Amino acid sequence: MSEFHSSIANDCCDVTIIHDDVVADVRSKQLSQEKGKDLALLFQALSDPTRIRIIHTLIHREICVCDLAAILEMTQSSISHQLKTLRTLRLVKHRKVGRMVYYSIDDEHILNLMEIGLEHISHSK
Amino acid sequence: MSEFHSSIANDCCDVTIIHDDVVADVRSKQLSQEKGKDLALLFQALSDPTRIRIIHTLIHREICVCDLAAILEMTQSSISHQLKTLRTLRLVKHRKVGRMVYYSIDDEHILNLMEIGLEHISHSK
DNA sequence: TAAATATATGAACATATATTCATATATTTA
DNA sequence: TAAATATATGAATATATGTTCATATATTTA
Repeated sequence: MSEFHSSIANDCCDVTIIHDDVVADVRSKQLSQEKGKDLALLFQALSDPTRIRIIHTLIHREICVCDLAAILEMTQSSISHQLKTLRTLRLVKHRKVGRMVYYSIDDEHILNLMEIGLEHISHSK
Repeated sequence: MSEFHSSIANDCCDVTIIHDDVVADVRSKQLSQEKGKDLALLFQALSDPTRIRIIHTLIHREICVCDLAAILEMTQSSISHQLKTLRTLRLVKHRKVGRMVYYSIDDEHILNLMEIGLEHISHSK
């Protein structure tokens, strides 16, 4: 890694590059903008306490909307809105039985994310 | 699991409980409000494309602020603000060398989260 | 068929947040 | 010591988002 300041100005903004070799190397391994957005969207789905509690609750079993609202002590409307977000991002799936709708976790990755996240917050309090 | 509608009104809101046994059971295993908030905060740190790209870049090696800005083609100010967010939530750590500051991933959990997240988005496109 | 009921959803509002701009701070170099 | 420079940060602004309220939709039951 070069220790010299190369002072090469970037052509798109006012940034000064300190280590050209590092910048060139890392740039070639860059995450595409699209994947960055998709990944951010996934984590964004988990970035709200209500949605986290919904998902954590669904880990135990599939649950209908109105039981979820009771468990979380929130309005049915609010839960429905959040479920729509989670559904859109494929974190939960639903099964309709009569006029009731049962929700459950869509994907084992979500379970892993929750587990690791819980580990992280208990280790870094 | 009872199939009968018990119509027990919750005392705090307008919610109707459909399956009391399910509600009672799951309620006892509930994530605390505090842990829900902490977990949401962790994922919130990963919920922005810029922060995702910063973290993904830092996976390769420690990098100084100004190289990061060049790599991501964003202003130094914007990168600094986002690094502060990531620092506050203990996702990255920093090391000062002269007037430069090198950032790196703070915790292996973050690597795991990124890996699993990337798996998820490639499987659920 | 009418009433009841489980869920979904649009609009509105309040709050949160990402970037920009200007500038402060800290360190090095001339 | 003065100038240059790497980073940090407060304020402002535009945009995104969570909840509420009202209401629509779909299904069951009387």
